[in-house]
Parts: sequence; C-alpha cells; structure tokens
Amino acid sequence: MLDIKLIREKPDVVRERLKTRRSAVDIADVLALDERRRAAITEADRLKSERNEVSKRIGALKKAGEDTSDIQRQTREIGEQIAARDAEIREIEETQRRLLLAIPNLPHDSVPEGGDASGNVVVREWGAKTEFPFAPKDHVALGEALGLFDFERAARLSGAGFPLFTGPGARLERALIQFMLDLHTTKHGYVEVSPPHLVTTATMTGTGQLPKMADDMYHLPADDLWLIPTAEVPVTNIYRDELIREPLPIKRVAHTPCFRREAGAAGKDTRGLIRVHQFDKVEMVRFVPPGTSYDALEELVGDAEAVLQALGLAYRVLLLCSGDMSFAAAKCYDIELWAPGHGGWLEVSSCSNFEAFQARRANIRWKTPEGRNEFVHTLNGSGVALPRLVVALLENGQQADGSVLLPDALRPYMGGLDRLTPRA
RNA sequence: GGAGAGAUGGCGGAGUGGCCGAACGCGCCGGUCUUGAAAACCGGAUCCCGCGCAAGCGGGACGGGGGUUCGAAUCCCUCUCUCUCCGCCA
Repeated sequence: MLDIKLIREKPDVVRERLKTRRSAVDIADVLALDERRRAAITEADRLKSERNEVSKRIGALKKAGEDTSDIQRQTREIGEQIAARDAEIREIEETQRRLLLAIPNLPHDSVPEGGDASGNVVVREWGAKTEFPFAPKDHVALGEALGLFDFERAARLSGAGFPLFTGPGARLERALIQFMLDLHTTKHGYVEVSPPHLVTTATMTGTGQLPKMADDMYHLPADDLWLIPTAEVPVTNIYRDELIREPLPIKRVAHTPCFRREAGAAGKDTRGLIRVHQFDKVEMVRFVPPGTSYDALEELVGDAEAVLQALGLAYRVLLLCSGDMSFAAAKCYDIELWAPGHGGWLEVSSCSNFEAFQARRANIRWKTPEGRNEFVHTLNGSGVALPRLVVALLENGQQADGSVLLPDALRPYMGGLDRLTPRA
C-alpha cells in the first residue's frame, strides 16, 4: 500500500512511476476521495468538540441540581449529525482503502523501465554451462530411470501437477532442505522458523497476495483459510500489527510447502517438475531499517547465490524491469539456473525489496533510535525453490552411464552417497 | 465439542457512568547528589487522525465491531483471542 500522504503531496511523481509498471490504475479517484475524507473529518471533529463542551456543562449543571432536559435534547441532535458524518467517513475510508490496496508499489530509481520480461537485465552470470559429450537427457527421463519420482501415480492422488517423490528422490528433497537451512542459519545469520501453512484472509492481505491473487491460491471456504503460496506470507506477517521492540535487522528463514493454482498458466510447462501446484521452498525474510533496505537486498541475493555456488550450479542474476516485477516489489532480482536437458534457464529464486509497501498494509513498525515509530522495510527471497533445483542438479550432474553425480556439499546429507544410479 | 474466567500503557495491576489518557508499583529517559556507580530525591515520558508556515488547537483510541446515553474503560449485544476444568484425539 502506498502512503496516501505521498500520493497527496506528489501526485505527478506517483503517476509517472506507476506508468512504468504498465499499471492501469488511476490515482484521481483516490485523491478526490482523500479531499472529501478530510473535509468530513474536520466537520465531524468540530461537532464532537461542541458536544464534549456541552456534555461537560450538563455534568456541572446536574451536580448543581438544575434541570438539563432542554439542553440534552439539543445535544442529542448534535449526536445525530456526528453519527451521520462518522458513517460517511467510514464509507469513504473503506472505499479509499480498497483503491489503495489495488495500487502496486512504485519501482525504485535503479529499476530499468520495460513492459515485459524482455526488458529484464542480466546483471551477472556465475559458473560455466555444463558441456556433454552426449545428448543430455531431461530431468523427467533421468528421474524416472533413477526412481526419484512417479508422476503417473501422483496424478492418481491429486491430479496433474502434484509430484510424488520416491526413495532417493524423497531423500534428495530432504537433503536439499536441510543443506539450505543449515547454510542460512550458520553462515548467513538467519533464525529458522516453521510457520503455519494455512493462513487467514487478513494475513494474505498483509503481504499483498489478496485481494489481487485470489484466483491463484487454494482457499478452504469452510474455515475461510488459504494455503500459503510461499513462506513469505506467514513469516512476514509474524510481526503484523506490531511495534517491533527487538533490534533490527530481523532475519528469518523457513522451509514450507507452497501451493499455487497456476490458474493463468494452464498448458504451460506441464511436464515434470518445472511448474507444479505444490512444491517445497526455503525462504528468507528480512525486516530492516528503511535506510538499509537496498544494501540488504544485495546481501539477500548473495545469500541465495551462495546456495547455488556451494552446489556448483551455473546461474545468472536478472534485474527485473518495471513491467515484470510483482505487485508489491520496489526492486527485484531473479536467479535462474541453467538446465541443459530443458535447454533453458529456470527461475529458482526471486529476491525483492518491498520497502514499506507490505509494512504499511500489515502495520509493522519499529522504534527508530530517535524514538519515532516508523514502518520497517521488508524483503524476501527464495533460498531456493526445490523442484527446479532438483531439475538443474539432475540435468547438470548426469553422466554417460545414466548416473547423476551429486555435489560434494550435499553428500553429508545423503548419507555419504556421491551419485544416484539407475535402478537395475 | 461442553462449562467457566479473563483481555486496561513496555510489564504488573487499580479503576463499575462525567473530576480517567487512565491511580500505584516495576522498568525507561533527563536532572540533583557522587571521583565514578548505586541508593535517595526531583522531573519527564503513549499512539493515530484533522486543521495550521509554526507555536499550537481540536478529535479519536482501555482486545475488534456495534448499541444505550447529553456523556462509556465502566452498562448491553456480538466477534476474536487467552487461561482453567471436562470430553475427544495425532
């Protein structure tokens, strides 16, 4: 949510920057509403001040034993006017909040302008794409030969898009989760949390998934709860409606399943693990003082990259352009892994600075050293998403004999196993 | 699921219709004293909104929402959450 004061004071700047997001929203309505709202508040406050004064007088008169029924009748009328004004204010504020919730965040100055993914900028690449003396297989062929997953039987359970990991595949998932959590907690200073996977509508609104993304999420109407599409939602909302007293920055890391309906992506990447309705992810979340959030974003990207470097996987980092960023982000980097079997780059991480956008929605504040209460800046980044990491691991590690070499860093988590070998 | 109790400032805890943004204690900040510290004493401290260049003025907030009343922390309704007991249960 944008600050209404910013919209009021610098409407042209806001318009300008919103335009770069391909956002169709118009702030004229919000501004008109804001005008009406303030006028109504001024009037209501004046009436209340009047009523307070008269009420005080009634108290004094009664104490003196005088009759006050006349003056009371008059005051009742003031009360009715106040009630009407308050109702008007409430209605205006509701509408205004609804409009504000639909306005995306403003892109940071350093974000390139662009309409779609073609405007994204590669800021760096790490590692060399794996070369093969044979035609590399894709992860589906490899995984089935190695007995890592079973898509056919999985479909029997939940339909398409819900993977069933089996044997060494299930262990690989567990090993990767463990490895990533250990790395972030011991090397990068995050505190591990394990949050609920079902959350309320208020929680989904706090981070910006609702109201806009309702169709992309799983909803349980009987309890009005939502399955989380990312750990960002519960972890960021841990501090909702709070004045944080502990020192910033706060750094949290969580492993959770993520549930996505992928409503708009029907027919895309339907094969294998690349686009699924349920997957596991390790997610990093930071709450930081506003002045430090862009440094924190660079660090956060580095934390995600450290995972891939430790696993020896080639990747590139993209700076997303204004038109390709998610709704709540002010600046966002994507990290993509090279997948030779797939023959392309796969997004495994998205690291964003939301500035105060989420904090304002979710009402998360801190006390500055000067003692002022101020909205924090929130950030989050995948560190990283599992299925596509598995894809890259398999496709890059494959050998001529059909086995897959595991990175050294992972072996302790695989009971010393250094490679996955095909079933007899 | 059933029965009961409760929710007040950073914490504890008073307050049952006007004198309450809220006693008192702890903690916090500033000062006096001290070589320094502690103790003691004195003083100060909530947040949100509106108006105003500002000093300031006004309004609102005692879990959330609604109601009664000239006036609500206080009375009524409702929701949420917490605690205790019973039942069920991974």
